[in-house]
Amino acid sequence: MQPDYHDETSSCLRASELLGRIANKWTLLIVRELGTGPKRFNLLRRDIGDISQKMLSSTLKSLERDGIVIRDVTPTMPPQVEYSLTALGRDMKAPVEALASWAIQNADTIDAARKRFDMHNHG
Amino acid sequence: MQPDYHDETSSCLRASELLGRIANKWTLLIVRELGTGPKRFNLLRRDIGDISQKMLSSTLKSLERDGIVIRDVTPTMPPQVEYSLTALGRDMKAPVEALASWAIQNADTIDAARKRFDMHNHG
DNA sequence: CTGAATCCCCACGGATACTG
DNA sequence: CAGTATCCGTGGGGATTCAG
Repeated sequence: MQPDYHDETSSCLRASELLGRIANKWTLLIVRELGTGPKRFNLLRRDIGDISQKMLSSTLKSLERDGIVIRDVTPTMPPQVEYSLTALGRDMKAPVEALASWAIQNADTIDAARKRFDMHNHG
Repeated sequence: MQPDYHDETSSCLRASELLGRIANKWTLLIVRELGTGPKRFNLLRRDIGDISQKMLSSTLKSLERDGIVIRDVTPTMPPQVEYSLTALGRDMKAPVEALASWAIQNADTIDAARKRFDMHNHG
């Protein structure tokens, strides 16, 4: 049924396509937050920090579509919606965390490199 | 010397900021390509596949600024420019590869999840 | 509380053409 | 070969408002 994604050429193309959707700031931050357990919308929003509600809801919808996140609605008043990782999402957690912690650990180094580069180019 | 990025609050903010620059399609694909060894501009372009020369050169410049990539010019005619990873870049290779191979390995699963999701919503 | 809808701006990113 | 410059459209993403 599906086109065969398993020859090397098209798998590379698909890798590039998938990375386009997966490898973005909000996706990684959300997966990272949900990696510590289920969270509700506004808590997620607060914990991520500087994400707008639009981006949070649209990114969550994409992640739900991709089978990475589960949306669990408790129809109370007011309604409660809890987001959590699927098995696929939990599987994604490790690589995401690896990249995130690399970024954190090397923040200073990168910052210094930037300053050096800008000094050369500016001054 | 440097401001202390090590308290939790600001390290999270910096993580988000850095991920915004690092976690994008082109950065990951380039680091991945260069992970196999130095490459010249057009070879890099061909191997990545669908990247425009504008995006390739601008992303390479950002990576050079961040101290992740080194640009090595051999002033011949025609000129040869070789790009390679710095120590920092090589250090980044593992997490990048982890995320990329996760994406490739789960391409089919994600695709199936999408189709299911779209069927529910469409039909 | 959890969003969807709307408006709007601008940066990402493609196409093309031109330099050294 | 290895870019830079320019034009230009699309969509990312913020602010605000409305709904369930």
